[in-house]
Amino acid sequence: MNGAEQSHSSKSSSRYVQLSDTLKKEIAGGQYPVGSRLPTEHQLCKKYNISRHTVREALRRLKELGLVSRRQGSGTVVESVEPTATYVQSIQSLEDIVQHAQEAKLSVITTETVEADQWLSQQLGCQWGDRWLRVEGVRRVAGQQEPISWTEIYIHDDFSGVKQYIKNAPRAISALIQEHYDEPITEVKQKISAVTAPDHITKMLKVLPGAPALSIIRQYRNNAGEVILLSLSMHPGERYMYSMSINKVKNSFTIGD
Amino acid sequence: MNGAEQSHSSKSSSRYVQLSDTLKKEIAGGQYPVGSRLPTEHQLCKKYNISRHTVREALRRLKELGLVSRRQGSGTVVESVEPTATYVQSIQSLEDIVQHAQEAKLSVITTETVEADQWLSQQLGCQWGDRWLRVEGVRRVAGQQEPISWTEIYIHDDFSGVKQYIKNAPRAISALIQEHYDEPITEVKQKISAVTAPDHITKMLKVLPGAPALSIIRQYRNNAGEVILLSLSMHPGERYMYSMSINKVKNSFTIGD
DNA sequence: TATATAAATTTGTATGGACATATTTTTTTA
DNA sequence: TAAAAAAATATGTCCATACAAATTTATATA
Repeated sequence: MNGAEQSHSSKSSSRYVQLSDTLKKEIAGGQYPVGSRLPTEHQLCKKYNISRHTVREALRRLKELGLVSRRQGSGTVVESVEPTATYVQSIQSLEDIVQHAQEAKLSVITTETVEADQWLSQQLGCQWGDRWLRVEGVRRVAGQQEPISWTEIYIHDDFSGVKQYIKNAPRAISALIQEHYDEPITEVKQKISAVTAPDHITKMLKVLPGAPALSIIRQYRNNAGEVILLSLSMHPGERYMYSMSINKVKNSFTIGD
Repeated sequence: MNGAEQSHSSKSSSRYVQLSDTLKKEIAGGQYPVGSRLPTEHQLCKKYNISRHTVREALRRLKELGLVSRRQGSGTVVESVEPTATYVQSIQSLEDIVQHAQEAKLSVITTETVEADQWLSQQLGCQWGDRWLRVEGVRRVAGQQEPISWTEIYIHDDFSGVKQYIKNAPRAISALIQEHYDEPITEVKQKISAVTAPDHITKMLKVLPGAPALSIIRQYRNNAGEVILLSLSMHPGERYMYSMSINKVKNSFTIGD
């Protein structure tokens, strides 16, 4: 890390980059296993004969990469062996996942309370017989006759109070829950597949029997990982397209040498 | 920002947090429009009578929030009025987008150079008649007869050298390009829809005519936003499901007051 | 042996100064 | 006038120091 050591490196970067690279390699090499403590700032200062500011800058980089966590008074703990995600799909709000929800109004067909059967309890990750509010309807964009989706929504009993707000709300129901209850949704799992539109739906979607449909199943989970909302949508193939953009994170750091 | 001003705030936080909050509000309020320059570090030091270190800490926060960018010698430019994404889909590598690519080998059927016609030039965002390498094939997972997709790939002429590596490579072609050329892919756009499998594909996918298929069109773009790779896939409905997970970002910063 | 108290440790915040490096602006030169 | 050189400006890196706040460890007390 001093002048002599620095010389054997073709392009010498700043000291804090050198130190963070060194530590990164040592973490990757197993010298500091996940869960263990990194040397203290003071120790690193002494070992490499650099100022505390420089050490802190290096540790900050590791923290931003998600490799370590730091706590005042406690120390620096290794959290991960390799840097976190390189690509991300950025979403401002859940409305962006349910793309059309902003303009598309839900026309409710039925609202009822059901008990989870085998299939449903598996989808919801709940017990047999648990009670859920089931809402069925179709979504239409303003000024258009044909619906863009047939939708089936299962809402956890704790949040069934949103029932009154659902009808014709030009919103995603997940947004309603977050608004009326203090239950942040932290994860959404999505499964997309192509199916033949089931018979009982073809009429509602105004498509011919045998027409292809896009099936989207979404699980909305809270912090504890519990499913609080499940939505099943069928979109007519010719009237709907799901698009998204995924971006590489501008990583100012060199990942792996 | 000094003692007197600080007193009317119920909970006084650190100075750099106060400054970054102040600047955040000023940016949101239009005082510094997107594209304009923030005051220099020196000016902020004088204005609020704080040290440069503290100012830099505040500006670093704004940078991490994506509100500003900073360039040595130039200054601090406002990039955005509000903080960036709240939800993200994290992806370790592009292989995760093309989920199956790791296990699924591509059996190449044809390889040829084509000139972009109207439809293709629109998809690729290029000129009529531009030359692209077209690769057609099916993907199969090891130890399974039926293919999981029919795939059509258009590769920019500049990278047609990957041709030799494509055959039976158990890799995503986008990974090949990044490996053999120094062209980082920074954005992927994906369009997903349900269609009826075209006749000429049903045989290759070994599905019946009229069967539903999942159509996935992916544009791989470089830093300049140019399409360097386009892939069109058809997945048999009953044999393929696209799933993903989107997570809320644990934002360590207070957004908006 | 628990429990409260004090001390030591460790990271967080903040100041002041110095020089490096990239960029922009001004001045000089051809 | 246009290009090159110099000066001024702005952010980046680095040092030394001080005190604050949270946590852990050691000590004293019931």
